This record gives sequence, C-alpha cells and structure tokens, in this order.
Amino acid sequence: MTDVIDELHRRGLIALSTDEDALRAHLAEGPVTYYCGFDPTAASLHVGHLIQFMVLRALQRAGHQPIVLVGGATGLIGDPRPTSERVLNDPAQVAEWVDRIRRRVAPFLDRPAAEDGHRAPVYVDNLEWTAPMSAIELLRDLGKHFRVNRMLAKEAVSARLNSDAGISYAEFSYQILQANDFRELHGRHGCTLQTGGSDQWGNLTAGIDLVRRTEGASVHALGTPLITTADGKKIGKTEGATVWLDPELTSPYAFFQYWLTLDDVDARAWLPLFSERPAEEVAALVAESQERPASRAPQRALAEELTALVHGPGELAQAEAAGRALFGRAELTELDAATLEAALREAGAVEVDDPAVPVSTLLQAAGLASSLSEARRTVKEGGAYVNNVRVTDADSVPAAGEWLPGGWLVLRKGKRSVAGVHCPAAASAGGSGA
RNA sequence: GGCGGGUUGCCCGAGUGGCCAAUGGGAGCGGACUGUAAAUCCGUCGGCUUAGCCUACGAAGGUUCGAAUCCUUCACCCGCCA
Repeated sequence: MTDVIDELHRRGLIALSTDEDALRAHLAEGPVTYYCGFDPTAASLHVGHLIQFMVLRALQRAGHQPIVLVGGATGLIGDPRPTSERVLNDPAQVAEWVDRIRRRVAPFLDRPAAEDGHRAPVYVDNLEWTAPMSAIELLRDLGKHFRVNRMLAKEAVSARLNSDAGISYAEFSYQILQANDFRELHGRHGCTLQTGGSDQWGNLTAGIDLVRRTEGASVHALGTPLITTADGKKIGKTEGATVWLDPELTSPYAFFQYWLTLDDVDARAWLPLFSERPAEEVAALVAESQERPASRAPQRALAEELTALVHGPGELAQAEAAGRALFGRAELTELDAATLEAALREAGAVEVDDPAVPVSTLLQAAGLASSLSEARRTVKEGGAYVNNVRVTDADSVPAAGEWLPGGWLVLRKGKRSVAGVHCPAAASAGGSGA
C-alpha cells in the first residue's frame, strides 16, 4: 500500500496537520475511520467543496473508512464568517438541503466502494445527537471543557470581534457543536481523523481537544489548503455565479465550461489537486501547457475528469459535444438539427410560442441577461449575437429565415455565454424557407 | 438600564435640504487584442412601455415647494459606563 500521506502531499492537499508522524503510523496500523463535515448553507455544495472529496476519496482508496457528516444542526447555527453574521435559515429549509446534498454527494464515495471493493461510506447528520441535547448538557458537559480565551483566538471569531459586525453568541458557540461532532463520532464509530478546509482548523483542533479531555484519546486532523485563483479570488465563481455540483443549479455543460475556461496559471496549479491521474501524467499535462498554452491540456483534463466524476460519463459526453458544436469551426447552418438541438439543450434553452419576439426579450428569457435593461445594454455594447451575427437593434425581431432547422436560434452574449431559443412554430418556416 | 456612534446600490465607501439614480475603488458585464486564457486599454454597471417615467440611501411616520441629507418612533449593529 502506498503511503496515502505521501500521495496527499504530492497533490498539495495537505496544508495543515496534527502530529504527522503519529498520524502516518496510525494509518499504517490498519483501517482508520475518518470524517469530513459539510454544512447545508445552500441547496447544493459547490466546486470549492470538491477538494474535500478528493481527500475523502484518497483515504478511501487507501483502505480507510469514510464518514460523511451533513450538518443538519450546525447548519441551523452558522459557522462564523470573518466578515459578517449569517442570516438564519428556516429549519424545514435546512432539513430539505440536508437531504438534497446527501443524495448528490453519495456517488463520490459509493461508486469506488461498489466497483473497487473499498469501504462504503457512513452518512450521518449531527442533528441526531445535537437536537436532543439539553441546555444543561451543552453548558455543563461540553461548555466546561472550553476556555473562552481559546475560543476567542479562532481566526473568524477574532476578525468579527474587531469588526463593526460583531458576533452573536450563537455563532460564537458554533465551534462547541463541531467539536462535539468529533467526540460523538469517536464514541459511536471509533472515528480518529477529521479532515476539512484549513479555515476550519480552529474547529478541527477544538474537536481534538474535546476528545482528549472527555475520553482521554488522541485523535488527528488534516487541513486542506484554501484554494484561490491566481488573482486571489475564491474557486468556483464565474460570471458572478457560483458553480454548483447539483445539475439543476449548474448544468453539466456549464460545469464543464467552468474548468475548460480556467486561466493557465490556475489550471496548472489545480491539476494535481483535482486530478486522480498518476503523477507522471499530471506532470506531462502541465509541461504541455507550458510549451503550447493554446492546447489548454490541464483545462481539458480537469473538465473531463471532474465532469465525469460529478455528473457521470454520459453527461460528460454531451457537455463535450455541445461545446464542440457551439464553439467549433463549423457553421451553425452545417450542423444537423439533432446535434444543434442537443447542444442547445445542454447549454440552456428557452421555449417561446410566438417567433415574433424582440432580441432583448429573448436574451432575458434565455437567462443571458438578468433584466431587459441589461439586454438592451448588451446589444448597445455590441455583445449580443443571433446565430453568430452581431445584433445592432435590441428591438429587432429575428426574421423567419433566421430560424435554424427544428425552430432554433443560437443566442450568444459576449464570447462564452450561449443559449438556445426554441420555437416550434418557427420550425417549418425556417426549415424550408431558409 | 444610561450615554455616545452607526445602518447608503453586489462589496467597500463618499455624500449633511435642491446641481443625487447618488463621487470614488473593487467585483461583474461588453468591446478591442487573443487561445472559449492572462495582462492591458476603452466602455458599461437600479428597473421600465428607455429623449420620458418608476422605485431606491435600515423600517414607519412627520416638517418642507423640495429630504439619502432635518424631526419623531421602531429595529438591528458597534463602543463606553452600570
């Protein structure tokens, strides 16, 4: 068995660690039960969370036992952000998100378990043990083990204390709940390792301390690096929107495009983190990118590998085909109706009943502009295209002859944002009339 | 509980009665250049039935010909004191 810690280091997945020699020895002794938690702060996890699954999967491949925790309880409280207090979410909403996230996330770890005989993950929700806890238990059994000075030292807490935003007692107490999760999982499942983002480090170590104090056991933690783009932005934001893992929130096509359009510096830096290819292949792809940047070899590798992982090989094939159809050299009129339709459905399409709709309205309906004003502005700026031809008048209506076979229009905003408009009523006119 | 300070558009942050849809910076968006890249330059950046109108400066009232700017109450945040 190759040393999994070595692999994680090679890929740059470890930024922080407790006693690494002790952890290495512990992992070598036999299967270790480890966990990583995710709070339901939205309906889906996003690409920023992928890094945690890379760590979970690497440990699983090394024969260890994963636990995935979804924070039905902690999601009701809110992990303090350095900037401002979170808005509390409705409990029913949080419960729904817990289910939805769990369903989406399962394949990352279930698949290797089923196909390669690795250990199947255990799924838990911290609401199970947090909800029944009384105030006395919280303060006496847990609170007594926490020193306020230490809690104040946590980065997000101190940042908030020094800001105008302040911090509520609820968010301040968050670390007690997460620490208790580790204690519970240690007791229930013999869990001895927690992984998470290095921004969670304070919460991870709080758990380690709590387990030592209450159970006298020595447990471990690994922190992944905080991944940012070369210009310091968070991973997974594009066109102002978050790239989600749930296909209903971010289509597989958009997901694929996100990775494909990464800039060179980020793509090279992120390839080892997100690719499960052998080290030599990763190095070769980075080298190719340096020799011929236009090949976008790391971008392609990431787009293919991660789309297949998150959405499956079938969706990957369609996302790739759509990209080729819409960005390839072929004229749109040369595409057959089926290919065109598949590509546009993948990229995002709207249905209209009446073909006599102004371009500005189409842009908005297709989601390329958030308002009619924005659509008009885009046309004025010269950034709106119908079938790859620039539109100059926002109020113009596409002519009957412009509709492509099957009743389709290809709408584009800027260089990368493409969407389809489908109008069955225009199918006959366009197909024969053009 | 008392006193003081604060709450402005996606974020930061100017603005203390008309010249304010609101300076500036960042993010975002579009164009040029490219490789569906970066950097750079230029433009844009509340909404709409777009030479005009509507909605907005924590919330609700009020003063005024006219309020983000003044007054009252409320909510929330920060600080000091108790």
